[in-house]
Amino acid sequence: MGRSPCCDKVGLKKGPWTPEEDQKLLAYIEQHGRGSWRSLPAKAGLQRCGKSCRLRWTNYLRPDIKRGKFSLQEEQTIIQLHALLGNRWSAIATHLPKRTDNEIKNYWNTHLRKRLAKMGIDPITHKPKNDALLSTNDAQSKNAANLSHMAQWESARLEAEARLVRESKIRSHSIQHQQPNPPGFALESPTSTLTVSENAHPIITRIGVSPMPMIELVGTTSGSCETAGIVKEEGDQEWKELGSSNNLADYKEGLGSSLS
DNA sequence: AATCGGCTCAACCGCTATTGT
DNA sequence: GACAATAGCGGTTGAGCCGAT
Repeated sequence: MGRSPCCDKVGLKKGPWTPEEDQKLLAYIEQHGRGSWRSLPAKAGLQRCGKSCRLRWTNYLRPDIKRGKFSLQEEQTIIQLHALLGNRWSAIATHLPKRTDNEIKNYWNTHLRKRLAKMGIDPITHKPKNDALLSTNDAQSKNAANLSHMAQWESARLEAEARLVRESKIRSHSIQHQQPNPPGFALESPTSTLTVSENAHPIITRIGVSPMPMIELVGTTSGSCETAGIVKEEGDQEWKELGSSNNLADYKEGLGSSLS
């Protein structure tokens, strides 16, 4: 794996961006799109490395960024997702579409982590720091167990989603050329559309306990990552259980208490 | 008014993952 | 398959701000 020489190159500027630099970067991207970050600085007339340009764009200049104070709902979402995902800021950011991973990371480190610590909650494990309390408190114990189950589920979801995206890329290429109306169907999610082939039984789990934004566990029985579990397919009114996880009932039952 | 210390957040650094040749 | 180039991620840093003294 090669390492990009980046800003070590002589003559490249570092440090805070000036309004003129921002303007140049914005103007270039508006006109030409993102393209290759490597070649962008020279084309845009910037004395910056591509990495610096990318960071400036994704964390500050992008037009779809919401800036300013985090709402209570956003805070709760971050805490809940951090309990599920740990320090996977980019994954957390996908559930807060207008916030950047850097902003969420900063907010966690400067506000939320300290607040949890003050409340006597370990910001890493999201468990009460006092283990004695835990052992005498069934609800807390159950909640911690549920979070652990949820973490496993979310990991499985991420794997499945990555795989499906890869598959759908390959499939969409062949579909474009061979099948105007392909069998199978598309799954719409807040962040992406996934195409599932007809021979793959879909597993779509939507966890949407207010104010938690909707999270979907998506998998297929045809893949290596069989995330069978609670299923609610398009049009269904009721949750259905698939698979054999012993923890499903606890997990499902715990959703209300741990997420609401 | 000056100084100090804590806080915030934009930006950088070093690394891994992915993609291309 | 090996290697290089590039993109992206998470941890860390440091300049600037602000309140306390």
